[in-house]
Amino acid sequence: MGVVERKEREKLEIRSQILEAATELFLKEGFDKTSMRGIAEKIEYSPATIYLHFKDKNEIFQAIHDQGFEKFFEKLSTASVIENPFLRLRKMGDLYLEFAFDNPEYYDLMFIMRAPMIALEQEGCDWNRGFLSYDLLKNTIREAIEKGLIKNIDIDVAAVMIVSTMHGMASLAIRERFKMYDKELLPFLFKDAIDNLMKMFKI
Amino acid sequence: MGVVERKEREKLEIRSQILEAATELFLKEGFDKTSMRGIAEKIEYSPATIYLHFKDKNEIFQAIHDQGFEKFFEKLSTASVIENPFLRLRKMGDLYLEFAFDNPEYYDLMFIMRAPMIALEQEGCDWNRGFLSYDLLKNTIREAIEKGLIKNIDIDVAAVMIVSTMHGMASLAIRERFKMYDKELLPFLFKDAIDNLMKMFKI
DNA sequence: CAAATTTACTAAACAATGTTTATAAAAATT
DNA sequence: AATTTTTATAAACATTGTTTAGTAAATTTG
Repeated sequence: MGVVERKEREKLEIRSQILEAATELFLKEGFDKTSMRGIAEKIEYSPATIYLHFKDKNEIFQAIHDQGFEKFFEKLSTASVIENPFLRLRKMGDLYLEFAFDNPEYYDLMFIMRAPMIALEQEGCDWNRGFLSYDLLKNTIREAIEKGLIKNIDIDVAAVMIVSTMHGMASLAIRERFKMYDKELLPFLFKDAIDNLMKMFKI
Repeated sequence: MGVVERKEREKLEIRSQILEAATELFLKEGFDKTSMRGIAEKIEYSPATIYLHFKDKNEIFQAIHDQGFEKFFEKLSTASVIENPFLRLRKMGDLYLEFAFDNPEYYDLMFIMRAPMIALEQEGCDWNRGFLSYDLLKNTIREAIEKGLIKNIDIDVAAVMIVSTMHGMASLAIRERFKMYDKELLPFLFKDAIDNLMKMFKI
């Protein structure tokens, strides 16, 4: 009798309900303002029920963290249609900032916040998409070097430079540390910064 | 009679006691784990007393935020002894990361956390040291360009590139997003990244 | 100096949080 | 039909930041 299978299905159903509610609240209100009670109310269960499916609040947001990386990886992957690895690299820069500013809460969770990382310390965590995205970058750099399109520098150093620049711009903007510039000016500055960085890598 | 003067002095004394206790707890435990009750206990006053001197928790940490920028500006300023603006710029890069990794909690408060910014939105906030540090960077870039040491690119774009790279490295490391590299390897990668960036700016 | 007033301080309460526990209801198995 | 297992929750706990109402002390006034 498929009773255990059905129960498993039901359990998974509630789990995804929790995740859905948590994601919706989180994207609207942010991490801190998303409470366990709020999530519980949204799915019409008691708060205690959530703890039957997730160890704690951080574990829920670790799951959302993973979802974010899936979206992120998908977005970066759209650049793969571009044959020229140099132009592809340039496009990935745009896509990166696009993701960051279109999904600032996701970006926050994925690259800035400390909270979900605590859960991520434990075993069984899914760093897959994160590593995959980083590999995407490194492989593109490698290809560009091999084809003689950019200078022959250490791939990891180049990757660190690019990722740091991108994250620096995104996170400083999201966390409002670019007060010295008008908000409307920032996108243009960022575009020029990426252009310049790319030009500097060019042979 | 100097009674109002004395009272003012006493008020300022308590204020700095609060700040001192808050700073100590904060640097040891971080923002979230530093509670108003904890601060109150340390200075042997009731929690309510703190609210006679600060509007809320964020306002306390805005003050610490300012202290941090003072330390930061002081540190960056030590590079001023270097005549050559290119070498000075290079030194400032090292000093930046040194500050970040020697004072990760300060760095967090100053450049990553959202909390103290809320208080900083209001009028009367001291963005001075922050802007001063940024000016220090921009002036050094300007000088290097004028002396023909680095390429003639827009100063703001160059500043954004440099600051973003530095903050990217610092914040990704502090918030543990460089899991793909050994912790011992990171400093070397960062050094190479700064070297490369500087080389790229060079004429 | 005594009375009135202002200031300084705090105990207690409030509202909200994440999380745990003891218990009841429901479902499945025997 | 009785027993066991699963599922869900109400209520409690321990914290948090913050507010309020009331008291004690210091200062000013008459």
